[in-house]
Amino acid sequence: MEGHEDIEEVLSRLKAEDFKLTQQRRLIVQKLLSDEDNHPSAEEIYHMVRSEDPEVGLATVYRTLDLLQRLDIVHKVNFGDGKARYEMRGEQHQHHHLLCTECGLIHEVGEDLLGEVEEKLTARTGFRISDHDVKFYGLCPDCLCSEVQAEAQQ
Amino acid sequence: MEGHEDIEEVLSRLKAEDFKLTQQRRLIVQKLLSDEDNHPSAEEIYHMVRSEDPEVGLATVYRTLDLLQRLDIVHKVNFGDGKARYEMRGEQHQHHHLLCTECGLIHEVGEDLLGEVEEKLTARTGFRISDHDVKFYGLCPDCLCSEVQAEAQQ
DNA sequence: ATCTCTGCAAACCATTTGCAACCGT
DNA sequence: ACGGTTGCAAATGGTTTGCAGAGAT
Repeated sequence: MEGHEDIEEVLSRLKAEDFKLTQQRRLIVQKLLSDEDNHPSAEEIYHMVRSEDPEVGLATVYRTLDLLQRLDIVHKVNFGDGKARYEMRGEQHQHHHLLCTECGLIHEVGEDLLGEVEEKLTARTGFRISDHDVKFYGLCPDCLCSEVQAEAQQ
Repeated sequence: MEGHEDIEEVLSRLKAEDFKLTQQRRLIVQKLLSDEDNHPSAEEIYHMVRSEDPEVGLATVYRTLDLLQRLDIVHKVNFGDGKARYEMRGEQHQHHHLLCTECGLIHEVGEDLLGEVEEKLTARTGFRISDHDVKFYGLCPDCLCSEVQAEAQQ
């Protein structure tokens, strides 16, 4: 979707913080980077990794994701379907998610449009806002189109 | 925090949809209304209800919350602490939550400030947006103050 | 009297944890 | 060789479900 850091950069960050560069961690980062637009869950990452090394355990995937998250390399998102999903943090720190309630499509909006809103909130509440978590729900263009057609047929 | 519908109004909505008005449902709605500012979890509602009728089961609380949610009477929110929380849907349909990352305070902002952002997103993506889920994270005024004092002491 | 609703306990499912073996440094 | 890291299996914790009995209409 946009230019990402490559594997080596991520791995060198791990090394810099004195974490070991295991094959498992390498694989997990690699799969995470290659499947970035899909917002994979831990289980899905586990399967992707397993297709290359069937010895890797699910617990390791969870532990690695947790580590990457603490290092701000990975972002954990919750779309309300009962499992967490993970995405690399790109250079753009914030982006928004649009979820289609019909087909489940997840559309990303690269820009952060909430700066103004946060300023208003700071002025109004005295909070020092440092982060936000935003999801928009609605119909994607395709499903919207199908709905209009269905209405016309009645 | 703001004028809510009273119990009778909610219960008559249930009756209108042909659901039975049981003592358990009465109690759950009542506790939900009386504890509106606290964003109780299912377990917390369960305890509140149990203080009045120790026979009520946790499953009933979950089933009732699910029902109320389907009828748009209750809104389920996820603050990322592993359990869902519930609040009555007031007349104002949307509001935002500000979460203090230090003390856990949850501050509500009654107004919906996202209309403009949604318009931009619609224009940009073609989605027909119908709802959103927004949380802001930061320091509440009190914790911000404590932090400033701590810095001064160094 | 009917049929929904309830309580209980067991099932579920994502995630976490204890522990002995393993492997990157 | 040391100590972080792993795989396994068991534990956890919130939520759901099957079922027989209870209660609202």
